[in-house]
Amino acid sequence: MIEQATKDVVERRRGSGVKLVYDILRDEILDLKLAPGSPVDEVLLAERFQMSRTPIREALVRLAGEGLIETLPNRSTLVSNIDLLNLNTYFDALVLMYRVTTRLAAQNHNAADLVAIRQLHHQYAATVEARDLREMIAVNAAFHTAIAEAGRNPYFTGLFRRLLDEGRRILRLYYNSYEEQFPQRFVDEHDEIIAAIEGRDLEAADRLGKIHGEQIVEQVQRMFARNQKLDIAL
Amino acid sequence: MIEQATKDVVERRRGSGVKLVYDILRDEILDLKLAPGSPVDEVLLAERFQMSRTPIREALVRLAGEGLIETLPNRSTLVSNIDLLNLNTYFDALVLMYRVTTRLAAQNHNAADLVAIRQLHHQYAATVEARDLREMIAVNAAFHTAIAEAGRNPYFTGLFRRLLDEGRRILRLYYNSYEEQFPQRFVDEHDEIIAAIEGRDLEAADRLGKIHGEQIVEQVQRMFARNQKLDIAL
DNA sequence: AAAATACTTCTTGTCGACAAGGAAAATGCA
DNA sequence: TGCATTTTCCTTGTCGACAAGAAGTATTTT
Repeated sequence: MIEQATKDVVERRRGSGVKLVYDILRDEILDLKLAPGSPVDEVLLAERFQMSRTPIREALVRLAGEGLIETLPNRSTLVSNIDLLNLNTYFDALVLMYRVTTRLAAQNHNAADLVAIRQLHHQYAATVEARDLREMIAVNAAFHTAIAEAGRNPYFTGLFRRLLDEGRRILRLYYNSYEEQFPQRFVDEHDEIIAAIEGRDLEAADRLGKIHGEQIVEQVQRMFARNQKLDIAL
Repeated sequence: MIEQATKDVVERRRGSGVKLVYDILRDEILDLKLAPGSPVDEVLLAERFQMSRTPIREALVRLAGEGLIETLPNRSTLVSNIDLLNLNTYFDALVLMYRVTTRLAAQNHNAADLVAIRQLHHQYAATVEARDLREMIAVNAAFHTAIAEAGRNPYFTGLFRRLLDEGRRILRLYYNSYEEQFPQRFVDEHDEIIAAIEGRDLEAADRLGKIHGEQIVEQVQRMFARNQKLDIAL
């Protein structure tokens, strides 16, 4: 059935619609399936998800609360643009949160946390092996989120999650066409980070988190510089 | 007219209702005019603000997104409780953000920022003088928010604002009946912080931010300890 | 033909009504 | 009386319809 591609679900439990729409749209935005700046039409979404505009709207309000979409009063709502001009403030926040969450994980994790972290680590290695870019980016974010959760500080976890979300969009933006040697190095660094956490070595965890974060920042900056050259060349 | 006390406004511009409700409810929650755990009834609010439940609901969704209210599916929505058991994670986040935002303000502020900061500083001193507790707490939060804004990192500013909001509730909780010598010391510390920012002394700003944060944490912990004794004594 | 004005269209914002889920109250049964 | 079951009630969740604001298009006026 081809219709299945555009319509989702038929019968739902009361109250589940908002979460469904929120989750799907969030993923589509973060995977750049919905391009930054593209319009988000409530009526279209209502048709697609087979529900009225009310729950759609509620999902959109939540997405707007996280800055993933922007609402122009009385006119339209758009997928938020990626702010490339202020990347440095993004990087500042990202690196600090890498440090803090990894350090706290070393301090506060329990056995179950380590199991979850390792599981995602293996999953990440597998996606690298398979060269599945979209999954790689998503699983990497999940891996670091799991570390943050193990740190047991919901304030940091919340900010970090938002930063990793934004990172998914930025990475996809640059990794759209070509590939890098990026992956394997990061698998190794993940290994070291896990070891530091398990050994409850706060300073090492902090240091490795910082290095890992800066590694990613450099990578993105390199890609950014090269892309700018390409733009000029055209 | 006595009715005016419970009803607000009569004519509004389309789209302004949500912001109105959001702002008012947010303030009422942060000032503990709405007690933690107390119910938030959509129908009552609709009557009070003279509008339908739809815009009320949207405001509530936004408040829920910031963790100020909690929604029990199909049942009721409540003002979020203050999590006193996990105060240490709150303090960790608060102190770090005091440091980071003050440091960044020293680095990135401009002349206009300093004017705004000084203005709030004077306002704070005035509320201390007047012993107006509610204003004191609110203006203090605004003062530090202004410093964070001068730091020009929206990620940190966003988290810090949420932490200061939560701080408003915690402070009000303890300062409900009796007073402290708390104020004057903080006015002086604010002075020092402003000087460090103006002098673009990053290390000093960082250090003073840390001290200031820890100062407040200590104060709250002292009050907390004493209150516990009181509870036991009763 | 250019500018101002009116009209159309498109999308969001708001409304009133109804349905569903859950909790408490009322009822039936042993 | 004690317990299970039904009923009522209260609040939220969803719907379809309509109104308002803004942008673009057509029309009039000079």
